[in-house]
Amino acid sequence: MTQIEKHHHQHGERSRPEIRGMLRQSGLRPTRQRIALAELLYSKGNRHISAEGLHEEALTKNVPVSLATVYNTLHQFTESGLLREVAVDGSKTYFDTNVDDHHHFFVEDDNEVMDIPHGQLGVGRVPEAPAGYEISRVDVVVRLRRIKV
Amino acid sequence: MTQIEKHHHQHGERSRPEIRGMLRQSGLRPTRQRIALAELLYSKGNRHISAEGLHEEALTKNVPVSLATVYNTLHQFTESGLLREVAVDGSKTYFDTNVDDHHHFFVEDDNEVMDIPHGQLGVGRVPEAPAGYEISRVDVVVRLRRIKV
DNA sequence: CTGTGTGCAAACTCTTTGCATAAGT
DNA sequence: ACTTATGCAAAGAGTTTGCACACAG
Repeated sequence: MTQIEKHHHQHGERSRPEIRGMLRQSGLRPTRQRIALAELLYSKGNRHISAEGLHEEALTKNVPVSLATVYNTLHQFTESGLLREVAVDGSKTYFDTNVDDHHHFFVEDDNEVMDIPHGQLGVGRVPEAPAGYEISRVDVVVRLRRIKV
Repeated sequence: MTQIEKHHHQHGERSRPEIRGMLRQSGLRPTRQRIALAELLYSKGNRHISAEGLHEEALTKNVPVSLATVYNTLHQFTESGLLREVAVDGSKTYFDTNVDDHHHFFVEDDNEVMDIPHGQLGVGRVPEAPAGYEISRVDVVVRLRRIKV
């Protein structure tokens, strides 16, 4: 059994063996493609990326994966809690490498997602869920517009 | 004057002449289709509807409009401030007949959008916009899950 | 009449799927 | 070997576009 360096700083660089362990712990076979994609995802701090974006990036860096595999992988990672899906505007789905409780800025002009620094936003009072429902999550999106000069 | 009156008995809050005026004020020619769609939209209190939903509803009520026209109309209404686009999850776009400041519940199980009763939610502290940006809107989505029995 | 709106079908974008092949353990 | 993952291309959902015809002013 590989001993996993239990020292992952929340974000930032993760070594290849760390990634293999992360995948194993999530019940995902550490295949070439998954490892490569995980490296792209987790080697740059927090990222908010779409499937197409990640696919392009992979091809650019000579990691030949198919778009279908990118989609599969992103969804598997999401199910395993390694990623979180971010619902902002636009038709694209974004995946966030930061799975902690936090909220987002969304730049309307160029469909970009950014984290809101922790502590800068307080969701005041959360309403009661209607009967028969429970709250699964509260998402806040602060939409931004570029100031025209 | 056109005389193609279908049977419409909407228990509406806005009468047909009101709707015509509303469209005119927004710079939209009150055509048959726009009037009919506006009647569907505004005669039942607040609604959260997708283009496909509205199209189906129109056909059901013998208002023959094409899907393309429904999309055009929804977007024109949105630009004119008559509707508001709601960004929740899912791939569909929802349009909200309530353009006041308010937030939403989103039922994950069946992709349904509901208003959060006014006053039940307080957005605590809103973060500062990053330099060069201004806040255009803050959207809060409280995601709900049906409680399994 | 003049210009805008509409309908239709085809195009487009993003995402999912089916199935044969490749790779992990 | 046995099983799961991948790649490809095709299909699917939602949305948009281009152009001829219809309608409002």
